[in-house]
Amino acid sequence: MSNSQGSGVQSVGRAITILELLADSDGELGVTELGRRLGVHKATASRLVATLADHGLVERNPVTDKYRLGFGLIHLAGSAASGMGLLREARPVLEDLAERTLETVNLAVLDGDAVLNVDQITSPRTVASRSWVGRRTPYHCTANGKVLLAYLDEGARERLLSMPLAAFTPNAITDPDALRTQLAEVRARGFARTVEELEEGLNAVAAPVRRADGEVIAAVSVAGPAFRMRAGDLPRIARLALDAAASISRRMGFVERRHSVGG
Amino acid sequence: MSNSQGSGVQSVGRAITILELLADSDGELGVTELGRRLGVHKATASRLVATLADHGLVERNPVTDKYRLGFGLIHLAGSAASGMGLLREARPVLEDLAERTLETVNLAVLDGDAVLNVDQITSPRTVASRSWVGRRTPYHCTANGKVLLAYLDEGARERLLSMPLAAFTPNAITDPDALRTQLAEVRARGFARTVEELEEGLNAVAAPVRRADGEVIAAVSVAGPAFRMRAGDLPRIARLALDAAASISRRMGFVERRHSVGG
DNA sequence: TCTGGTGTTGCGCTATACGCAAGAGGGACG
DNA sequence: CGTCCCTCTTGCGTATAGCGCAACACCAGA
Repeated sequence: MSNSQGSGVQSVGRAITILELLADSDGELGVTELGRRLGVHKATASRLVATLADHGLVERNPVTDKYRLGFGLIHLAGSAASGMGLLREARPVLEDLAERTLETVNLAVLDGDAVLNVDQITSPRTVASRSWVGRRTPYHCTANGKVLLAYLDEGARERLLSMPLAAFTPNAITDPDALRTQLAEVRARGFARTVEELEEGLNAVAAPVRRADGEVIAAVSVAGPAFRMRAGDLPRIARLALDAAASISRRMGFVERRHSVGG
Repeated sequence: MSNSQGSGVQSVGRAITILELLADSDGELGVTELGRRLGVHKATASRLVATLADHGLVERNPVTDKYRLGFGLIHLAGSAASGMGLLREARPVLEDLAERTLETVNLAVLDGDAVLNVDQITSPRTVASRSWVGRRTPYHCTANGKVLLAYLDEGARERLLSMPLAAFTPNAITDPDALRTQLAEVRARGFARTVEELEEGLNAVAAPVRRADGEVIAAVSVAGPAFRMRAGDLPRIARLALDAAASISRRMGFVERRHSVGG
């Protein structure tokens, strides 16, 4: 399999690469800069962004004449979310979970090599919360990531485990074997936990969401400050996350077998 | 219909049209159908969606082999939101407003001929709430729409007013002159209200958000059921919305004058 | 098996989008 | 006020890249 665009239309690939470049470098980029990073002439970049701007996917800053992502993407993403069964079914359950736990709730899927947060409910108790929706987080130091990794098929899991594991905090797990052990525990217990592995003072638990055929397609996490979510509290909160995840799974058409997770 | 894509790359325009088609027809579309609607051969459509799928902007349903919008769009939209100063600055203020009012709060901008909701905070008191983010709503029967319309420049406003005004409820305003009167009141009062104009039993108030140069770029609304938001309650709630909108405006660099509305 | 749908590929042709270079603004600076 | 250097845009000729065609592979139903 070819690494990049195997079959397809090159100019479309370049246009999407422009969108990704604008997304990654949180800011504005000029035509010249875009052409340089794409490896194409400035003129080509200019025509590409003109097309993107015509459709509202990018907007130009009138004062700097540089380009940034536009509102059209928000429209498309909104349609994507409402068209996606998962988000539509999950939303009310996530809100209920946030109200029960009074903590921030996230829904995530595995997208490529990272965990993609696709929806979030912030608890009223949270003071200042940035939205994590649309952000990618590493899979090995988030509760959602551990869940998604734990239920991934062997080949894909080992491929991800073979990549270097970055340490964001002293508690982060950087040894693949230690992570394998944890993932086995996740499968045995049915939920995952992180204790100050992504950010210091931040704990979380997560539970798997299954599709009709039983495959795990998403994870629901509850995250909060360590002083409110002590080690002793995690099982109780995990119970609520498991219930919520099971509820979403049921809405997605999954029927629980007899030997269910916490029965 | 030939869209006016003056300068640009045709295949990119076609690819984006595919995304819009998938967004509008909330569901899944096959390659043949896409080719038919685009006016191109099935093979061309196949190659276009293959490229889009390579980058995660669309996904294929494994069972039906049809295409739908993918998670990649959510990632891009998330970056767009965080890269956009407006959303980043507004988020904490909206959360505070939701907590004070205990109702659902929306942030909207004018995008083309409709009102585009770009962020939403649902109150814990709301039972089952769908997310309106990314959805377009008509400008004449939403509080946000009235605010955005009221502060629009004359030419653009009259252009929008010349279009037919649909009635979703008996209370909806369908007469352009009646709407002009209301818009003048909005400018005089500083906030807009809707009383069961979009949905029966749904009331809302909205206030304008200004950019550094004073231009209105967005609107903040508080919406709730009519039995909790009676006519007598609206001024009090509007006061909170005005404070929130002013707070966002200040974060956007706007400095309040004495009472200078016009510029 | 046959038929009527899908979606995916080789292949030749021509339209299409590329790179080049010139043109048009816009600041910074002497 | 002119010069320089930066930016982005736009004609133009070329050949590359993407299009339509048609053949192929696949699936469902009769």
